[in-house]
Amino acid sequence: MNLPWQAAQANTPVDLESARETFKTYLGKEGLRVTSQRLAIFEAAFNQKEHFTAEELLDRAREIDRSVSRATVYRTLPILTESELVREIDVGKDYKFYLASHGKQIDQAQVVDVESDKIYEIDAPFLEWYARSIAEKVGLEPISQRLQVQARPIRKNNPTESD
Amino acid sequence: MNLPWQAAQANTPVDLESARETFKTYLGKEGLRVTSQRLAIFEAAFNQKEHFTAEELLDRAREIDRSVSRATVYRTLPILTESELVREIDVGKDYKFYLASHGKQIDQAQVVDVESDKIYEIDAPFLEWYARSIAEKVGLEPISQRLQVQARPIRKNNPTESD
DNA sequence: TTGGTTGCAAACAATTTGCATCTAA
DNA sequence: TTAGATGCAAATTGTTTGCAACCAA
Repeated sequence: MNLPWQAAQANTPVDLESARETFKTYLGKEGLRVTSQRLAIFEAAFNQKEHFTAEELLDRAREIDRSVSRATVYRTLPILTESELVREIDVGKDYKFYLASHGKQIDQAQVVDVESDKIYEIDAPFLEWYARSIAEKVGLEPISQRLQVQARPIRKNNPTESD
Repeated sequence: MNLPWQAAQANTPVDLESARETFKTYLGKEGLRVTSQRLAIFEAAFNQKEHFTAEELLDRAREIDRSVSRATVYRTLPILTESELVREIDVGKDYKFYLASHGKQIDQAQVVDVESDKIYEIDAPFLEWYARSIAEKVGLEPISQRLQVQARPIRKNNPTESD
């Protein structure tokens, strides 16, 4: 009976168990070792719903395995992004954000609320197509694209300056 | 017919003379002083057609005024961007690029050729509108938006991996 | 005269790296 | 057994900042 409940999303591995297996398989395929630190970091990343920083990941990973060091977090992050289990997101601040990629999305934009600093991952229809049409103007073909919008809550009265 | 001499472009100040005046006026309006260093930095930026980094700007500014320091370049850059005489462009590298803004453009995307590292400023029709339509999905209104495309030369044969 | 500016060097902050020590396979 | 992985601390890198000397207004 324990059916649908959290399986609502149609995408990729949703439960930790199978996701961890995916990660282990990836490590093996790349000739990398399965260490307790890598697993802790993976798990910490996977359990995070929102965007997170390397520092936050370090804290969370340490709650799982006290021996995890900052260096290992920074060395593991590229592995996670290359395995596509985690996406790296650069919104122009001086540190990067990461996001567990529960299912892959390309036509997606980041909307950053400058008042709360919250980052929204929003569906951007035809973004890939749009980017291609632009790159073609200079004889290039897209490898990746990103659309980022700095925004603020809509104000009925004074839509411009105010603070 | 010999109309507006060099006013071929429909946009903003094209010649150094008037652009410098614009800058001086801006400084005055903001209660900032007109110093030789600021003028040198402005001129170095204005004469650069391509994107440039802070370090490159320092070199060029020093060719005009030997006394210009790195600190002053970094302190002047925000003034130039706030005056909208220069645009700041962050393509995700660990340093920023700048570009003299000969006329303001909003519907423009950056296409980065990953093989040459060259940055192209390309017309992106309806970009602002597109960004707005996305931000509205979360009840936000755009302050600014940027679309960046990492791209490579189109290869007839092997459009994917190769090196 | 005087408060904004500057150059210099030290400070920062996120990320990377050298190295001796571990440990997965 | 042993090449890959780790923790620690030092190093890097682009940018910022404190401060005494300077200088535009």
